[in-house]
Amino acid sequence: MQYPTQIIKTVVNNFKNQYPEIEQIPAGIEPPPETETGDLAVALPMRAAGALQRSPREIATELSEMLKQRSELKSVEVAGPGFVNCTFTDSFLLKSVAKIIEQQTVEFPEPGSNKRVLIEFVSANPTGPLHVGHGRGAIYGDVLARLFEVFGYQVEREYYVNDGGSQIERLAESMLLRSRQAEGEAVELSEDHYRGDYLKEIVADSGISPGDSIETVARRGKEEIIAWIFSTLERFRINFDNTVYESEVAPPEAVGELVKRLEAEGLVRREDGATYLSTSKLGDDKDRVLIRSNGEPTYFANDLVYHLDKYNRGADQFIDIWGHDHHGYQQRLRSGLQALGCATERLEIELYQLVDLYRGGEPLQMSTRRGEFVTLDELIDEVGVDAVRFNFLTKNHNSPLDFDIEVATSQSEDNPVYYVQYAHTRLAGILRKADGQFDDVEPEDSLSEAGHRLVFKALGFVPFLQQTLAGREPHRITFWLRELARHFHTYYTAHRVVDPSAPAISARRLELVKFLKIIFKTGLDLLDVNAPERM
RNA sequence: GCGUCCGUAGCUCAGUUCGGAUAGAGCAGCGGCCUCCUAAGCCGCAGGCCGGAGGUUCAAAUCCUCCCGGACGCGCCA
Repeated sequence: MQYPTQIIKTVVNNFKNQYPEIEQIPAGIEPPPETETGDLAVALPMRAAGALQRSPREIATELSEMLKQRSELKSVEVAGPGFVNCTFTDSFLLKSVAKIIEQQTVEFPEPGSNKRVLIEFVSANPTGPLHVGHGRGAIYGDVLARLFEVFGYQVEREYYVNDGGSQIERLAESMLLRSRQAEGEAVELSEDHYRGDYLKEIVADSGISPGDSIETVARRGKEEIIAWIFSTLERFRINFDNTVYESEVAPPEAVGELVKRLEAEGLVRREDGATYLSTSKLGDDKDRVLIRSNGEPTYFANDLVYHLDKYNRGADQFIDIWGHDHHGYQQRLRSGLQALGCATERLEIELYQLVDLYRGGEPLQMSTRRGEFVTLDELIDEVGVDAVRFNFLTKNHNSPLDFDIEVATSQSEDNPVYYVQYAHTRLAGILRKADGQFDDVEPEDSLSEAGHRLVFKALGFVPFLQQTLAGREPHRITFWLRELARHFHTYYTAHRVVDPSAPAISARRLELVKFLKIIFKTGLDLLDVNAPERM
């Protein structure tokens, strides 16, 4: 199936092929301003004027002659300084609509053709519950994964559990102190401990007593918290294909082998009893410690082993999704992987900015260590899964997100997610009302101007999603759905669909309704937000 | 100091990849619209030196340089 944008693009490319000097210039296919009547505008003539040494309008006229050959186009006009405005015929749009209704689904091209993509995200440390910031990264990763999937990629979602290192020791110490407190002993947790109340419950529930060994307590604590994290994620409709434990993938002997391998490359040096990788030779600011002077491997060393494991398992593309506070770590990891001979161009690191939480305008400081945070569970309790998923994608992932809990809950009635869901509900309501009574009526074969605009907008969904995937910007989906919902709500107010006195028009409009319902459902599915039949 | 990101309407933000026509939404404000498929909706009004200054060009919120303001990072933490 050919979407409208693709048809214009094909012609413009044919045009460009006649003139090698403009082959590299982007076509500039975009929506015209609303005051213009066209579906799409082409800005190429103005961009090409310099290279072709001709006036933009002259080029535009030549291009418009080529576009006029296409039977799908009703009108092609040169406008303004050298735009070409194109409008599609109703019959072409309606043919696409009929096809989608017949298939009951939107057709996606499959540029992925089963290429394998491994997306690692969330990967929160098992020292406390997920907080709101983790939720943002979780949604970003999950919807990005869904986008890859619809375009034919084979996606694996992976969670890396950092269940080693000093943080786990500190977790166990914190739990032991809590268990002593529970028995009435007057001991205090220090700055370095995890001081959230949740540890009291975990200690009580898992029967930890002061006499237990640190290893036992660490194991019990990790298990409890990991289970908790995954149950929260499941509530949030996020499931992983792989869970990789640092303790399993990066045992001491694996780190030893890693060091040997890097030593053979001549990239290892020792200083003050520590083992360094010479990452500064590979673009990093300075060399990085692999093995500390106390013999313990660093997080970095383990992480290299883990990434090496990923490469060994194989994928065409690896995507790591990190909080922006880790941005300074990127170069270190890339340099390390380069030292190991990994194809670093296959690794993509996407950073998301953290969430600043407010309650009634007052900022809330978040720290797992101090135990001050709003958990993702609490947020879901207050706001609901659909609203949280949707709202976390109402801002570009590399801008910080201000989230005011009071506003989010108090405004729950005019939350953007309901605006979109309501559009779907209205569509469902119309179909209930019609109840098949126009099924045998031949629909009118033309569209009103408003209907034309609405259909054209909706047919742009798949090409739009392709751009969204290419830019790794799933948040655009929520904006696009709001726009389509706005177009539809306007249309709905002005056009009565079910009208027994005008059966041909009703039949035509019902086709539009069926079509739009599929588009909304597809979009909401992509976000894994409910598409309700009634609200 | 160096690095990454952000700065657009009173507030929260799209738009910056890939430069296009008069810069868009939502919320808050003001005024209208339900004998009719759900008013969780629609229509209208008002609201802008796109942080600032230069530069590139037919054209800059978008590209380049510098500056100002904010967040984060720069460990033998993870």
